[in-house]
Amino acid sequence: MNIGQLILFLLKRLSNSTILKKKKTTIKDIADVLKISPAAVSKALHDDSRISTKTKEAVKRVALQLNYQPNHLASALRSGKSKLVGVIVPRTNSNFFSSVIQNIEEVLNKEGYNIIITQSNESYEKECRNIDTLLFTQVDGIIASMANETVSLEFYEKIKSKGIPLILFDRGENDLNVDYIGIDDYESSFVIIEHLKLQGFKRIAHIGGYRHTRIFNNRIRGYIDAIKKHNLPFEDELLLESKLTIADGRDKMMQLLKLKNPPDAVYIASDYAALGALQVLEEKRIKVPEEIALVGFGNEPFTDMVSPSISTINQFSADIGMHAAYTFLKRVKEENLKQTLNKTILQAELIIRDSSKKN
Amino acid sequence: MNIGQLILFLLKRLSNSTILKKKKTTIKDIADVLKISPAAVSKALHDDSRISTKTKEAVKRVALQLNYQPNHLASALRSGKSKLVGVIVPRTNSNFFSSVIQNIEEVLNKEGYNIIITQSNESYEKECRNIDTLLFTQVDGIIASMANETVSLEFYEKIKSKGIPLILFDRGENDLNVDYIGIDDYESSFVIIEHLKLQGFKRIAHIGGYRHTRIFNNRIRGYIDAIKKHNLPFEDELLLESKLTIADGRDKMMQLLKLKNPPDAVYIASDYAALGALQVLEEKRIKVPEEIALVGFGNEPFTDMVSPSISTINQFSADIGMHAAYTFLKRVKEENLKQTLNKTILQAELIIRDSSKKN
DNA sequence: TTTTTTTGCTTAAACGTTTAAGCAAAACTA
DNA sequence: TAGTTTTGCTTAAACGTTTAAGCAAAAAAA
Repeated sequence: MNIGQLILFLLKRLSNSTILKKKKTTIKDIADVLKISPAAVSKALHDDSRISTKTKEAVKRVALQLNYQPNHLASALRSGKSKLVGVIVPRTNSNFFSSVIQNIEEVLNKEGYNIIITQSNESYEKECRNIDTLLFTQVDGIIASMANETVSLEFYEKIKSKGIPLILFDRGENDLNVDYIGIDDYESSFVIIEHLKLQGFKRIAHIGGYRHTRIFNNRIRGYIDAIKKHNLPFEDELLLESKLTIADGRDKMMQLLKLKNPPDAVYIASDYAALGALQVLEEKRIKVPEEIALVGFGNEPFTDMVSPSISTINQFSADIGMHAAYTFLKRVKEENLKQTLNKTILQAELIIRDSSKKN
Repeated sequence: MNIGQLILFLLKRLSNSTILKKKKTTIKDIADVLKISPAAVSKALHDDSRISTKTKEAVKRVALQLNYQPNHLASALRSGKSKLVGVIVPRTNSNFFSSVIQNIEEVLNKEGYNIIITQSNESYEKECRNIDTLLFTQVDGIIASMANETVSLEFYEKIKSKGIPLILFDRGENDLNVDYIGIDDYESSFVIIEHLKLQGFKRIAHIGGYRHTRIFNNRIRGYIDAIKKHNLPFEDELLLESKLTIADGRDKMMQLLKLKNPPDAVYIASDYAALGALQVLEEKRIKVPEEIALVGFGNEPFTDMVSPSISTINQFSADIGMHAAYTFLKRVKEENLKQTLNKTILQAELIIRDSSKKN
C-alpha cells in the first residue's frame, strides 16, 4: 500500500465515521426498537392481515417517531414495479399538452404513481432518446404523443416488446395497435367547414399538417369530404401541408395570397400557424374576417388574446389527459386479462370568435 | 390447504412457467455465457481498469447480442444514487419555465441524469406534495422555482435536512441559504423606468407581484428607487400588488384608469398581467402607447404576437436553466468540499417594442 | 380430550447491481 | 534469482425491501 492509497483509505474511514453519517431510518431500525423482525414491520406497514393490531400500531408509531421514509428503489426492485409512468410530449409550452399532463398527473398521483415528463421538441431523434431514458428508469408505462417528425415506429415497438403498457394520445398511429385517446378530427373539419359556409364564405382553403400523422390526415380528409359534400370549390392549390409552426403559417398564407383566385376563408390545422397567418394578413392590411376569415385548431389561450380573436376547436385537453391515465390504470389492473384495444374518440367543440364571424 | 389455496398455487406455478416468463437479460446471463463472474461483467461494462481489453470486448458483444439493459433500480439501490433530478416549477405552459426545463434537461442528460418535472400550479399545498413525491423517488437533487403562494419554507428545509442538493432559480428565497440563479430584477426595473422616461413618459405606475417573493420585491424596490432617482412622481396609488395573472392585469389596469390622475405609462411585472392590461386599454379604445405605454416582464412569445407588441424584459431562460444544472453538478461532484453558496445573478435585457415606443 | 385451524410471528431468500477484499498468475525489479 | 508489483479475475456481502415457507402458540372444532 503506497501513500496515496493510505490517504484514500483514511478518507474513506472518515466519511464512514458516525460523525458524518446521516443514517436514514430503515425498516430494520424500527424492527430493532420493537424487537421484532423486519418482515413483521414490512407487513405491519402494509396492513397485512396476519399482523396483530397491537403490533401494527406500535410499528406505525415508531415509524413516525423515527421519521421513517420507505426506500422506493428497494421496494421497486423487489416488486418489479417502479410506480413511475413516463409521459412523452412534443413540448410542454403549449396549453394543450401542459393541460393534458396536469390531468394525467392528477389521476395517477391518486393511485400512487408519479410521472416523468419528457419533451421531444418535435424531433424524432430526441423522442427515441426519451424512450430509452424512460425504459432505463424502469417506468411501469408510457403515455405519449408523437413528434411531427416521427415516421418510423421502431422505438415504439421496443416499448411494446418489453410488455410495458403504451398509451398514445392526440398524435397517434393506427399501425401500432395500442390504446389511443383523441378527438374526432374528421368530424371537427366538417363542423368548421359548415360553420364557414353558413357565414357565407365560398372559397375555403386548408393549411394542414403532414398526412403521415393520423390526426392531420383525418383533418384533411374531413376538409375534402366536407367541401365536396357542400359543393364548394375543391382545388389542389387550396390545400397545403406544412409543419404548422408560426413561420409555416406565415409562409403558407403568403402563398395563398399570391393565387390568381385567393380564398375568402382559411381553415388552419393549428392555432400557431393560424397566428402566423393572421400576422401576415394584418401586415398586408387585409381585413379579418371581412376579406378573409380564419379558423384555427386547439384553443390555445392566445387565440382569445389577439385581435381579432381566432375561432378554433376546443380539444378538451383535461378529458384527454384523464382518459389517458384511466386507460393506463385499466391496463395494469387487468394485466392478465386479454383486453381489447381501447380507442377513445372524444367530441370536440367549435369556438366561434371574431376571425370567422361575418356579422 | 383448501381448494381455493390450491387453485391460487396452481395459477402461480403457471404464471412462473417458462411459457409466460419474459425474462429480462441480467448481468448474470452475460456472465453465464462467458463463464466469468457477474462482478467481472459489471466491471467490464464500467470500463474498470482491472479488466482485460479482451474480456471487456467479449462482455460488450454478448451484452449487445442478448439485448442487455441495465436495471437502473438495482444500481441505484446499491450505489445510493438514483441519477434522477427533480424539477419543480409553478407551471410548464409558460415559455420561460419550459425553456429553463429544456436546458436543465440538456445539460443533465449529458451527465447521465434524468429529470422528473412536477408542477405546483402556484399552489403551496401542491408544492409540498411534489417535494414529498420527489424525495420518495429518491432523487439526487432538486431544482425548483417557488410557487407564488409559498411563504413557509418548512418543506424546503426538509430537502436540506436530507442532505440533498437544492438549487433555486427565479423565484428564490434568501432565508433558505441555498444556491440560486436569477436575473438582476432590481437593475431591470431601473432599465425600464429609464427607458420610459427617455420616451417622455412622466407618470409611471407599477403593477407588481407580492413583496414576500424576493424577485417581485426587488422589482418593486428597483421601481421606487428609479422613480425617486429620476425625480418622477412617486405615489402610493401608482404602486399595486397582485398575483399577476391575466385577470389581475385587467383588474389593476381598471383600478389605475379610475384614478383622478391616471398614469401615462405602466410597468407590469409579468407579461401575462401586461396582456390583461392591454386588453382593457383596447376595449376602452385607449391608444397604446400614445395615451398609455406598457412594459411587461418575461418575454413570453405572445408579447410579440399581439398588437401593439409589448415591450418586455428578456430573462435568458436558456442561460438560467444551464446555470441551474451546472450548479447542481458542481454540488454533487464536489460533495465533500465545503462549498460557499453559489449565487448567480445574470444580466437581463430590455426588448423595446411598440407598446412603449412613442416615435 | 384430541385434532384441526387460525393467528402472529420468524427465517431466509430474492430483486440486480456494485464493490471491498482476496488471491493466483504474470510481469516487473533488483 | 528471489522479491515486489501489477494484472485479472473471483468471492461474498451489501443496498432496503418483499414474500414464500415454516413454526409455535392460541383458538376453535370434533
